[in-house]
This record gives sequence, structure tokens and C-alpha cells, in this order.
Amino acid sequence: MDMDAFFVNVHLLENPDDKGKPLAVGGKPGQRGVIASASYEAREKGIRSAMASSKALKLCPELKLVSSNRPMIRSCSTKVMDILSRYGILERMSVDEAFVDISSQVNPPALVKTILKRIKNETKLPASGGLSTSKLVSKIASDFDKPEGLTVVLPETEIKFLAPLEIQKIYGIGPKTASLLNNLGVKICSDLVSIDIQKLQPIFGQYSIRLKNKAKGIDDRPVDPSPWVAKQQGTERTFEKDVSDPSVVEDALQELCEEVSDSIGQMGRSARTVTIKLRWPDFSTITRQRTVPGEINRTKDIYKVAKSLLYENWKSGKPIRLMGVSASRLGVSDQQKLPLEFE
DNA sequence: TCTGGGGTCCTAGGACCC
DNA sequence: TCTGGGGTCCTAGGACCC
Repeated sequence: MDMDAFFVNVHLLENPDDKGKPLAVGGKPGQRGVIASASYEAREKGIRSAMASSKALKLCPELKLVSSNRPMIRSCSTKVMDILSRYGILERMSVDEAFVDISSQVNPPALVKTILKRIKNETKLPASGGLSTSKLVSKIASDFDKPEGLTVVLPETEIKFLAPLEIQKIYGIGPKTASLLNNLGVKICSDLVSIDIQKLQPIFGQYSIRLKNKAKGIDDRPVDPSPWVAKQQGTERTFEKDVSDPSVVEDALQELCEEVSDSIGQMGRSARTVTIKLRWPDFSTITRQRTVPGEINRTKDIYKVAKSLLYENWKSGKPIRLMGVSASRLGVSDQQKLPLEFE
């Protein structure tokens, strides 16, 4: 199940007057930002997610750009996931995507229709579904007929379904891999199925077999309902304008450390490794990390590590475009072992 | 027209240990 | 004129996803 233009449609729940307009959720105009989600009217003008907001406005000056309502998005997502979980084992992939294993049901295609209708009735939000024997194929199928589509790929027809599709549709094949494959004359899934494995080996090695299997729709991963536990928690910020003043940089670093400390603290966790990320105006990016002997989660302790990493890698005066702080090698903190208080 | 912010997983090399 | 082999921990970068 994949929600259609999720951020945009959540916005429309609260702002029905914006319906029918070219609309996008994303970074504010004037500032450095990108489109997170575009309405279908905006997509007609060529606007895509991950596009710079400034470019989107050039393409479509009448575009209405709004920022996302995170709490609302979270609560809509929860409602949808609750509905899905009534029908089978649920694996939540992101706020707007999930797998549900309905293989034990009598009439899966009819059931998916019911599920999508129910999501629409109970949340007023449109969603699309993909039904097949695997996660790999279902995910592609859910995207096949948006919005409010349902694509069913019957058992044994997976290869035929995938054959004409571009290899980038496959989860895990991004721009780099696609370009390497294109160089071998592989553009669509059927090319990948038929290419001699010997030609893939020198470039992809062990990965060649898995790559071919993907194009055939072979994927035996089960739907995994285990709750998601973060391995890392971080935050980063692109400055409105590049900064070079040490006091501004230190204040920003302090703020980032506070946010990281708060969020791992809330989860009752603590970290052994602190990583900073620096992006220069030319967009080149470095990360530097340090692992400390004990577990830390207070702002003060995280900041101490982050600050030393900063000055080992930054000469004050050098402009910085983006700065980030993240905590990893997360363990359970002492506080977590105490009973939590609720209202 | 410059390119967000939240993540995961993988690779490769070095340090260190037995 | 040689200099193992396996394992763990750590660091940095890159590909990829939503």
C-alpha cells in the first residue's frame, strides 16, 4: 500500500480551498529547499519531488508552496497503519508505505479493494495498492496505476509484468547502478533477465545474481512486523546563507546537539559515537566521527565531542553550507531502566 | 535554477589482539 | 630477500530510499 501524494493530500484535508491548484509541500520559497510532495496539477507542470523549490517556482510561478504539518502527517499515518493491521501482518516502510501479508485470505484482490476503500472512507485520503507474491513486485505494482489504483500481478506472471519496466523501478537500483547497467545495454528489466551473467560479473561481482533475480521478481523476504528501532539519530541544517563566523557556527552546533540529545533522551537511549557532517559551498561533504569510552546523551557531552571534531576539521572563516550532528552506537540509557512517567 | 532532512546498508582500510 | 590468518572495532565515504 502506498499513499498518493501523501503530504499534499494531508494538507488538503485542512485546506480544502487549495484543491485543484498546483500545490507542493516543501522548502519555503526564497530559502534553500526542495519539493517533498507535489499535487497532480503541479506534476503536470513538470514539478517533481526532490526538485529545488526555486526551480519549481520558475516552472510554475502560480505554484502554491506550503510547509508540511508534521503532527497531522503522523496522525494520518497512524490511522492508515491501524486500518492495515486489521487485515494481516504489517510491515511499515515509511509514513506512507506499508506491506501487508494477506496470503492466507480467501480472495486477496477483493480484499485489497476493500482495504483501499476503507482507508478512503475513514481518513479521506487516497491510496494505491499492489498485490503480488512478493514485496519486490508489490511495491512496483502499487506505483503502477496511481492515484487510487490497484495493480494485481498474478503468480507466475511476475517476469512478464516487470519485463517492459525501466530497471530504476526496482528497489535498490538507483542512478549509479542504472547508469552502469545502461552502459551494458541494459535499460529495462527484460534486458537484465537476458543478459549473460558473465558480462555483469566484472562490474557487479557477487551482486550480479541478486541483480538478475530482482529483474525476475524473485524475492522471498517475508513481511516483517518487528517494530523499528533506530540505529542512529541525527539532525542537520542547511543554512539560509553559508556561515563562516565561529560564534554563529558554534551556536548552531550547540542547537543541533541539543536536538539530538533531546531525541535520544526521549527514547531513553544513549550513544557511544558522535558524528558531525560538514558541507562546503561547493557541495562537497565530509563526515567525522568519534567513539567515546562511555555512553553519553546529555547535550553538554555530545557538544564537547562535536566541537572538537568541528575544530579538527574546520578553519574558522571557511564558509559552511550545512552542518549536521548525529549519535550512533545507541544503547539503552540508565534512565530507561527507571519507570517512565505518563500524565 | 542549484541541489532538504531523515535514515539504512555496504565496502574498504587501519589498528589491534591472539 | 621474510614477514600468517582470523576476528573485532573503528572510521570515511558512497549508494540508495522516502
